[in-house]
Amino acid sequence: MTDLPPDLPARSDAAAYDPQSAEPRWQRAWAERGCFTVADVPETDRPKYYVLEMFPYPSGKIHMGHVRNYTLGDVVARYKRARGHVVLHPMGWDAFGLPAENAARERGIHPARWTRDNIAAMRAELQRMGLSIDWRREFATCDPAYYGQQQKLFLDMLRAGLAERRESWVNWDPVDQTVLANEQVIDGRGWRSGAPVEKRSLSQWFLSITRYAPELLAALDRLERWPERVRLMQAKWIGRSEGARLRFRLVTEMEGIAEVEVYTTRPDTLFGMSFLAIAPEHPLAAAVAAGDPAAASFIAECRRMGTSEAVIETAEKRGYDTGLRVRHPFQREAVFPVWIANFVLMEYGTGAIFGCPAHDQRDLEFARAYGLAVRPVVLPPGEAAASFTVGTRAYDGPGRVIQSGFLDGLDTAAAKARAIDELRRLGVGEGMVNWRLRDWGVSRQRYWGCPIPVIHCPSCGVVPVPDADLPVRLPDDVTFDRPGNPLDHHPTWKHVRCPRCAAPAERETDTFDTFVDSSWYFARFCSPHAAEPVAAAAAGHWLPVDQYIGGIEHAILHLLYARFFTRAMAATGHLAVEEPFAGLFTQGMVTHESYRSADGRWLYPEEVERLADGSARERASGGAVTVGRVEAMSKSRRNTVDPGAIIARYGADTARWFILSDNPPERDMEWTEAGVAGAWRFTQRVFRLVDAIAGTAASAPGGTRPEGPGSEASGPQVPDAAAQALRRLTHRTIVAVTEALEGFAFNVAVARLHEFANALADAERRADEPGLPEARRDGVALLARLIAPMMPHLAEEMHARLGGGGALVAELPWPEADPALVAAQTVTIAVQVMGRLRATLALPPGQPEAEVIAAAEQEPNVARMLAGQPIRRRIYVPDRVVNFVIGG
RNA sequence: GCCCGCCUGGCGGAAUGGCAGACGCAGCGGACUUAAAAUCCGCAGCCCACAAGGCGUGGGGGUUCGAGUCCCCCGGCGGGCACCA
Repeated sequence: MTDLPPDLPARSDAAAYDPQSAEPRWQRAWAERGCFTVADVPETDRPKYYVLEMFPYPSGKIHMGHVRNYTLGDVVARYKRARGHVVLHPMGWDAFGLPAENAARERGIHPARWTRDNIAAMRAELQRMGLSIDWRREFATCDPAYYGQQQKLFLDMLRAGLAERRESWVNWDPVDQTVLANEQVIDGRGWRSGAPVEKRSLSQWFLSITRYAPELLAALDRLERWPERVRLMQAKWIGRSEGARLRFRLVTEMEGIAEVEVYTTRPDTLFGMSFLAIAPEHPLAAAVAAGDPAAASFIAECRRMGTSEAVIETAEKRGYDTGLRVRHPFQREAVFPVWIANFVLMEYGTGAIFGCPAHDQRDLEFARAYGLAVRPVVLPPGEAAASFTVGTRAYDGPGRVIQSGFLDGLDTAAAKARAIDELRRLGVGEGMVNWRLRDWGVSRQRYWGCPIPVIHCPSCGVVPVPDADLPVRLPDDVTFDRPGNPLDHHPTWKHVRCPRCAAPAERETDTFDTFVDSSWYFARFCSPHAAEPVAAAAAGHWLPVDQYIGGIEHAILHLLYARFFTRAMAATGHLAVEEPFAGLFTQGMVTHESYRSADGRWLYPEEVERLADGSARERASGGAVTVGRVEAMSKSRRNTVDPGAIIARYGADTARWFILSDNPPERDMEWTEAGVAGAWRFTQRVFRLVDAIAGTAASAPGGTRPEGPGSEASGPQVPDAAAQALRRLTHRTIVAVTEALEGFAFNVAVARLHEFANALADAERRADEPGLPEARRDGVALLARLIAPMMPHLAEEMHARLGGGGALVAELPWPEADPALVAAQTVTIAVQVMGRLRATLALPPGQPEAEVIAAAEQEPNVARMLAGQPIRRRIYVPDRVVNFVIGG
């Protein structure tokens, strides 16, 4: 019997609150009253507030991460609304992407159908959560109405010179016939096909994000409501560095190449050079390879190495001596070998470096491997030139320059400047700022994405699709029975006439990276049905987003792309703001214990039963279960909890409450059965507070006042002391919850509301004290309103039962605290001797210092400690602490 | 390797430089019940039989009348980035 899973407590108590009937009822009430709908341009002088959570990919089911994300956003939205803001809180779908194509390939479902079904299912789940969303604004990025406007944006960017087509190296999967992102290449093989990945040069579309690199970096300082670490990650990603660009002249030309350009941040170490190294993809390497099979095979080997982290990490430094020599810019007579090296990146700087082994660790390892010279030219502070040597560790810190001709004696900073001056004087180089950030390649060889709206004409070249022909729609009749891009295989779709010369031409068959779709959706939400990408008046009113909430995993790419897009849209006249997100909050993950059966199968939490002794066993078989680590919920470990099942069992409010109460929202939270159960108990407990009042009011209208003795509490005897104390707590709770919500300290707000509910329940048992029933009734009414951002349905139910007066809580302003009631009536002053607590004093606030100190000295414990000791100092912090410093 | 963050009872956590551990979870005791569930009341950092006291916020040092909080060093855990020239 006791082995049965615990049933819903509600079933055993007829009077209990039933969220399954109440929650949908209030959701309908909000919808009917249009509580959460706002105009594109509201006619009001109330301040605007735009709350946005990162929109979901429609995978088919919401997960706990969504529940957390949207609960956090909804608390903010409901709170801000109550504080008098007109709140924009929309929802949409990041609906393009590979999983839909995979479903098509594996199960024969059309991507559009699969996506639409998933959206319908997830919309229902989100609506069941009771989110205060303006659903009239909903759209999916796979709507032609959305992606058509995106095509318009792209064409404007193309015209503005912000988009261009160029060759670039990509990871090519020869079996799937598609480009792979770096993270899709595992040990040099395609993640799906397992085929060895090749580096190929393809013609791709790029957006010129690098043009905004300085601005994207500088503006980070002004994003004060962004987490510091996100700004830091972006700054590092953008990667500004200062150095010099210089050209090394080849002793003998090679296929018309006479010099090699190098970027360095250490021009001060130029005299420590011992070789020059170029990337395997460098044009000079190709020129060498043309006449040198050994070089060609070395380059091919590097290419096979792939770009995956594991390979790079374990790869030793390897190189190939081309036999070519370059001259040193400062020492005409000195020549150095040119190597092709596997650790030089074509994508960074100029694809070539000068090697200074004494002061760069990689160069040192390379030099040791191939017996190249190691010449120290920077002397660390405190070292003597005669004795300083470099062993296995390069010295890359600052110091004094030695063995460097005209740079001798300068410190490294001065030497950098001096070296750059000299390079410029000689006409072989100059100072240069370099950026790590690369332009954004947006071409994907996929079907389920936004078509890139251009036409390739044999005679006119790249021709934009005319505005009148937008949107370029995806064809529905595609097949997924062979590898490669279905758009490319389609019998007719790509064959069109050139808009310029009417000759037969071909559509671009690549589609956009889905990061493009999510780079401007926040702007589209302001005017989701506009005939242009964004309506100026609406965007002008709502943007920037005041509070954006999402996962840290988007700290770099999505947020940086959106920041870039905002600027590019401003440059093309679509937007007038600089930054899309004024405030950013990054939530932690939802985690859960993981379970394994004796034979090593992963088990879902609902298949496992925890026993009182802390062990666990399988429900079905009774078999032993190993409880594993608490980690991020993932399908592969089966440590997931289905929000739909939780809501069906406990209701949305309980799920919301638990998710908010567990810990601060920026940290990872652990989902536990005991935790939700506790939240469920609280939900019921709060409801019973109302129930008790309804009963009291009916049986004793106006409240009887028996003449019983007042509180036996010490202090001045006030007849209604208990009622007054409850009223003071009520108003202090308003202040505390308000502060907690403002600071995203939702777990603290929950704690304060727990305390308040405890006090109200306590008051229930003392109904005969004067004024207490009234104070309790007022308190419960306020509890409903304070709880509303977190548990909106329960709040409405309570409010209505207390005689809500026709208004919904969702329509009420946030409660105001009465300052007179908030002010403390007594304060507890800590009395310390030598900084250690010896007593406390309960006094009215604001007592004169002398009296407080005198009272403190009277305390027996204090008096004993002070006896026979000279008092050196008496520290007094008003209403807080007294500290006696004693002894000689 | 570099950068960032974190470390407080059995657990999640709270605490403008001023009573450490609020609140919750788990636990223990009691009431109610034939019994259980639910509910309600109470206990609860460690040492000490009680009191008094002592020890306690990863470890060590420092600043201060007073440090979980500020500074320095060390350790552990987590995250991000990475042949970036």
